[in-house]
Amino acid sequence: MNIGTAARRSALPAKTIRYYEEIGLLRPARADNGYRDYSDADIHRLKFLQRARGLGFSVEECRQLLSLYGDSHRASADVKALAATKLDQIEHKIAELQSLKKTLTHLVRTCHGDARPDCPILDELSGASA
Amino acid sequence: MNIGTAARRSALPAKTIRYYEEIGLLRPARADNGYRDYSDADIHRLKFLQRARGLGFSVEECRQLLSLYGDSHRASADVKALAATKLDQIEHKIAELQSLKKTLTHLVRTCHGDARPDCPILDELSGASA
DNA sequence: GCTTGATCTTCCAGCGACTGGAAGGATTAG
DNA sequence: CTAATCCTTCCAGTCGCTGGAAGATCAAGC
Repeated sequence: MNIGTAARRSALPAKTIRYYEEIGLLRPARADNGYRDYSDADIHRLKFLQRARGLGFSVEECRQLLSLYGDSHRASADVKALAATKLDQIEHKIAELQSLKKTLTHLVRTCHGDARPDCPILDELSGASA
Repeated sequence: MNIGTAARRSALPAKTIRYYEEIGLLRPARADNGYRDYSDADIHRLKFLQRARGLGFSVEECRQLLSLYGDSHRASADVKALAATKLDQIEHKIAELQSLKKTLTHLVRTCHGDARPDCPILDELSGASA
């Protein structure tokens, strides 16, 4: 199967698929004409990557997950640990963004937002309150 | 004032300050020895940048904010619009992360996490449920 | 005056995860 | 046979820094 079809089936851009190959995440066969030739197993792997990336795992973490996935003797604890770490990171990021949101919401609310030049947002950024 | 002092006062790494200069966010004077020489106004500008970046504004948005800051005829509505857009983006990002969190939490909870190889997380990623 | 160490300069390279585009070969439809 | 589409490789750019090398300058101590 050519890369265009693989792209459609995995919901990944062809460029990204080539990139994943370049960094060693998969090794598709080659047809006689030099075109990449994807098997169903390759598509499975690409979909796996697509889902894992969508869940916020980095490419390196995806590599680990794929390695665990391919290891029939893996312990589920290893996978759980990876996912739990990622969950932690996501929670931290959420907390950080919520703090930003709070500050920005306050600023937006106190700015009258008309044609006049005085602006509490710029005041805050310029350190007027500090 | 040398860059080291400017770095301490603005809470930005010296490398970052040089980078900001390179992309045209400020133009410090130069002393006879070739060292950058920061004025109090420069420090003010750097602190402004430090705060705005900390609030999640991109460097290009910071450039706009600085331009609005320096324009005494600006309308506060312009600044408010920038901030409101940023707020929207932050809210979207939070929603996205919360959705990720939900999925990952579920996966982590259903994975027994012991030495056995069966793992609902990998099952999900491999598309067992799809 | 000399040495040492901190600080400054420029320049180049790399991070992560792609994405865009150019130049050219292969395939397919009509 | 032609035109359109798809494939190939390679190089460059994105964003916002960050690290390091090589060399100049400065400040402090002896």
